Amino acid sequence: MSATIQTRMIETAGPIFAQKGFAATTVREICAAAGVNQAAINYYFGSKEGLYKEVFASTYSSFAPFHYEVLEPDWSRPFEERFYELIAQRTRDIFETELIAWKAQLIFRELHDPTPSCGEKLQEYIIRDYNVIYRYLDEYFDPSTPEHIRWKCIFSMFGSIFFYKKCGWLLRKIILEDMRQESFKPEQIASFAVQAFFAVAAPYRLQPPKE
Amino acid sequence: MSATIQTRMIETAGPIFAQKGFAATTVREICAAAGVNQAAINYYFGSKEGLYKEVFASTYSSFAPFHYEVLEPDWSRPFEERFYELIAQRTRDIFETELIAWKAQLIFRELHDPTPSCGEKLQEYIIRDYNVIYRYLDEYFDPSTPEHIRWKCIFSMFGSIFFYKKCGWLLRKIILEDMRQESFKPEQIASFAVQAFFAVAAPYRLQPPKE
DNA sequence: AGATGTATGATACAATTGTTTCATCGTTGT
DNA sequence: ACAACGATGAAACAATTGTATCATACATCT
Repeated sequence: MSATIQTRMIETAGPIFAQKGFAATTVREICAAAGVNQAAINYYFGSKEGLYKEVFASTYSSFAPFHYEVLEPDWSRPFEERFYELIAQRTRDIFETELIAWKAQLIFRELHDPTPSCGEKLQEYIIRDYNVIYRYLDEYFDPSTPEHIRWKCIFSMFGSIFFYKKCGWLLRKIILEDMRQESFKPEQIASFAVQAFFAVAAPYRLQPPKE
Repeated sequence: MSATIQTRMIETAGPIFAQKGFAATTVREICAAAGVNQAAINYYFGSKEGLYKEVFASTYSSFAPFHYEVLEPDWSRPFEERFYELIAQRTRDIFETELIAWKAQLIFRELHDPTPSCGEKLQEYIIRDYNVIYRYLDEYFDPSTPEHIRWKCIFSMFGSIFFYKKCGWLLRKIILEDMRQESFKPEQIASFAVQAFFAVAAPYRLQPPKE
C-alpha cells in the first residue's frame, strides 16, 4: 500500500472522480476502494468537497500543464517543427496510457462543467496557460495579426484535439479498431491539428522563411 | 400554461436537465418549476429516468439534426459555398438564442457523458448523422482519399465548433465582451472552421474548379 | 511503564433523494 | 343523478447520501 492514508485516498479518489464526476461519486465508494473507514474522509479533508479540492489540486499540478514559460525559443529549428513537438507532447499527455489519462479526464470535466469549489482555480490556470501559448505565438504571427484571428487559430487546434478525448466513444464507434490503431495515434491527431493550424494561420505569418 | 401536463413537464424539465445534468436534477425541482405535484412524474412517466428519456427523445427529434438526406446537391453553386451554409446553419442552431440553446446543451451532455438510458439512442443518431455528412463529402473528396483523412477533416471542423459551445465560459473569460460580440458570431466561428476544413482538405479535392 | 494525544473503526444521525400510498376532486358515460 | 374511472394533491416511505459521534487502538514522550 501507499505511504500515508491521505495520499492513498487522494490517489484512489482521483480516477473515481474523473470517471463519474463529483456529484455521482459517493464517499463510501472512495473509502471502500481505498480500504479506509468512512470517517477518514471527514477526518483528513473535512468533507467530500475538501477531498475533491485536494484531488483536483494534486491532479492539476502533477499533470504538467503548459509549461511554455520554460520553453526557450530554439532559433536553430523552424518554428513549425518546435510547435508541433509542443502540441504532440501535450496531446500525448492527454491520451496517454491509463496511468495519467484520468487526470486529463478530471480536468476536462472541470473545464466543461466547472465545480463551484474548483472552478475559479481551474479558470486561473487555464487562462494563464492559454495566455502563455498566445504569447508563444508572438514569434509566429505578424504583429498586425488581429487578436481574434490568433485566438481562433488556437481554439481551432485545441478544440479538434479535445474532441477526440471527450468523444472517444464516438470515435470508437465510427472508426474501426484497425484504422484507429493505425491512423489515430496521439501524434497523428496532433499532427493533423497543427497542420490545420498552420493552414489557416499561414496568411498571418510574420515573415516567410529565408531558405 | 401549456396544453397537457405531460408536455408542460417535458418542456419544463428540458432546460433544467440540460443545465444541471440528470443526476444533479431533482424531481422536486422539476415539479415545482412545472407547477405540478411530485407524484405526477411517476404517474405519467413511471420514473425520473422515464421522464428524462422522453425529454431527450423530444429534444433530439425537435433539434433538427443533420438532415443532409434532404439536401439535394445544387450543382449550380460551388460546393464550398453550399458546405459553408450547411455548417453555418448548424452552428447557428447550436449557439442560437436561449430558445433552443439548451437543446444543444442537453445533447452535448449525452455526447460527452452518455447516460445509460439514452446513450444507445444518441449513438445511433449521432453515428447516422456523421455518416450522412461523410457521404455528403463524397462530392468533394477524390475517391482515392483515405478514409481516416476524411474523418479527421470532419472531426477537426466539428471539434473546433463544439469547443466554443462547451467551453463558452472560457471564451467569455479570455475574450473581452466587445471582441466576442464583433468577431465570434456563430457565422464567423463556422466560417473559420470551414475555412480550416478546406485548408487541410484541399490536397484531396476531387478536381479543381473549371473556371 | 504509563499517560497523553492522534488515528482508526463501527455506528448513528439528519438531510435529501426517488418513489409510493391513499384520500379527494373532477369528468364522463349511462 | 349517480356510479366509475382517471387525475391530482398532501404526506409518508425506504433508500442513500454526507457528516458526526464516540469508544478504542496505537504511537510517542516523559
